[in-house]
Amino acid sequence: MPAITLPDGSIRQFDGAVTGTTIAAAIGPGLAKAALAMEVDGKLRDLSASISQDAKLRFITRRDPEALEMIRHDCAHVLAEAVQALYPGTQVTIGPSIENGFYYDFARNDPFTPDHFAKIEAKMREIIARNDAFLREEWEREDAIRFFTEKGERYKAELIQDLPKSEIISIYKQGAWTDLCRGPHMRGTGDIGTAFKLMKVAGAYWRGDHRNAMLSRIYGTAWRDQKELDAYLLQLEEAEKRDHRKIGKEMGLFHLQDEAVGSVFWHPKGWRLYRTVEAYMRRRLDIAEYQEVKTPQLVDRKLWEASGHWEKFRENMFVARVEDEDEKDRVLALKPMNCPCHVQIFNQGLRSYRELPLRMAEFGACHRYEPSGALHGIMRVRSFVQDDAHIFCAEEQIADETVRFVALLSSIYRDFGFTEFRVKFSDRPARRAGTDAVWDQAEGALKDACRIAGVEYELNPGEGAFYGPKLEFVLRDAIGRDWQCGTLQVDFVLPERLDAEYVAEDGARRRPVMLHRAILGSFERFLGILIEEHAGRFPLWLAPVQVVVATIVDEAAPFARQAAAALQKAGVAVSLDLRNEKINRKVVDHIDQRVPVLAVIGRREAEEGTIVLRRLPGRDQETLKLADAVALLAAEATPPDLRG
RNA sequence: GCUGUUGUAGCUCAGUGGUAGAGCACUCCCUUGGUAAGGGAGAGGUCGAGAGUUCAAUCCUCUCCAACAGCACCA
Repeated sequence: MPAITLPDGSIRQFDGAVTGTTIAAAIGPGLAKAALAMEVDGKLRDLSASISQDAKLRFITRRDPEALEMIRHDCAHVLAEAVQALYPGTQVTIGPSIENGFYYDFARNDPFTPDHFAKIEAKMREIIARNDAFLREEWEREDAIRFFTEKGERYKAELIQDLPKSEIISIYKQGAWTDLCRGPHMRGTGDIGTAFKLMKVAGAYWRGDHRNAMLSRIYGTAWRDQKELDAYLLQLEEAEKRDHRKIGKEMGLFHLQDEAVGSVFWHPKGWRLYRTVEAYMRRRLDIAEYQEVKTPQLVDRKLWEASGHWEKFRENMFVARVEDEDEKDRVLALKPMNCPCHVQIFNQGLRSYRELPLRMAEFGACHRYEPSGALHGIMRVRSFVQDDAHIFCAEEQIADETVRFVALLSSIYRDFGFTEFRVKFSDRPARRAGTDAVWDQAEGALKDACRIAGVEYELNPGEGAFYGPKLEFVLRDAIGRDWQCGTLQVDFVLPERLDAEYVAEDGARRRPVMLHRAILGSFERFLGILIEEHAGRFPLWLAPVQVVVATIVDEAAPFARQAAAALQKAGVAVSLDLRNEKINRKVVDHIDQRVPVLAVIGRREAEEGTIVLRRLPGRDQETLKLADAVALLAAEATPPDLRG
């Protein structure tokens, strides 16, 4: 006699086991029509599942967030059925819902291409129109394995084989098509609706392991209705317009070319942006009591052997030799990291505990041979500059330094316009240096430090650096990809390997702990993110060209030159537009170039000693005396850390 | 690195088995115009690289390079 408690607190009694379908019908025809699935005591279930005991129940309708996920999951099933109907011999594997959609991985000799989409989508619409019910069955493990093996579905058979013994093997049928699936599903394929679209194909390794076969993955997106789908597609288009590669080209910030794959050619405007960020960082680091250093690019293999890089990191390093016969056995490598060089500076002379924590900073240019498929605009390159620093400290200083670091990073991110970022805690990787005891110590110290600093993080198992666990500070780009920017890593290994030590209060020699840390991560990546965050329309202090002085007639040119010179003297990044073009044209061009302020000078202004300021892309104008305009713009262009 | 797609003028893109086209940008001329593209003329490309098929290849085939999407990688 189950008593069903509904979200409004009302209770309904039933004689014996009931299904969600029955309950919904008992409540009313509207709900019976709208209910797609249900949540029983917090667990999502098929509407057709039966309930035999007292339970709290909530129906899932199309408006609930769970419904969107189910639409996508069900859509993946329909995709799989469609594909197998059209392309016999294709094996199914897995097909989950993901953010904004779903995918399905297929095993097939000839991978799918976008040319297949139209046909597959049409078949999917057929299946949805048929509105077959999703029927759940629970099978014996051996039966299921036999069934899929006989069908030639060896990936499915393998999945079942590897399911934990406690797992119930559930099978879902839609019409004649059968799949292994945990569920739950909506009532039938018709509940999916028609607001879906196949988006792209990609290779994906079976079980995410590059040693396994590559499957053919089809991505799709699915929504409640056409309006939502259209909105999503529009949002994608808008996001593409923010792409830093596109904006970098349009604004003339940088370029990339084949002769220097993975390295950035910074153009004058891009480099000005870079320098603005660098100068800002330098001021922040000075105040935070970092000491800036500069260390060599090319370093002998011997140091990389000692640090462990030669063993753990060699395939990512650029190695250099010279032609000279006497020197031919000498192997140098371009530094992929700055840490070993910083230890060399630390190791000059005898250090005292009084010098700790010693914060050594470097805008260090690093080279790493990244896999070709990993390169991405200026966000993932082979040559980049880190805002790197290593804090040499005693173990008991780790927490305090972490607190200070997180505060510094947060303040800096805020100044750049990033108010939200995520933190991941990456612990010991499979390929690592140092004993388990040392890793226990390092991970424990970092966790304690996070607790004290009040940092909330998500776990990212096995992704730490080879020498220590790390915190990753993650920012998101325009199309929703996550990028690690800041990082804080606790390292007990390198000081040991490179024999760093200091004299403690009691006169004994001790090993310092090294905290590897970066805030921007790399200038290249951070600037890429920054461009996308602002869509190239930077706050004034960051804009590479802050003001353009544009003339209306040639005779205004002398005063325009004078105005530009005054702005330049006041520290404003200004450029002149004296072209033989109408002012309309100049306005359009500078809006395109994302110039924040246009200063217009015509005959009248030249005579009166004024300029007209227009904030692009807006239309409002204000007329000011030149001196006032200069003072105003100079104040506005002041970096946030230098404001009064 | 793997799978798929793409590579034509500085940029964005069209196009064809018979050695290429548009718009914008660029150069020159006219125009001095008051806040979202003034007018005219001109110049510019071994169609990513190499090999093959063909009487003939930018187009078809193969290899390589690069970019893009995803996977894997990511200190």
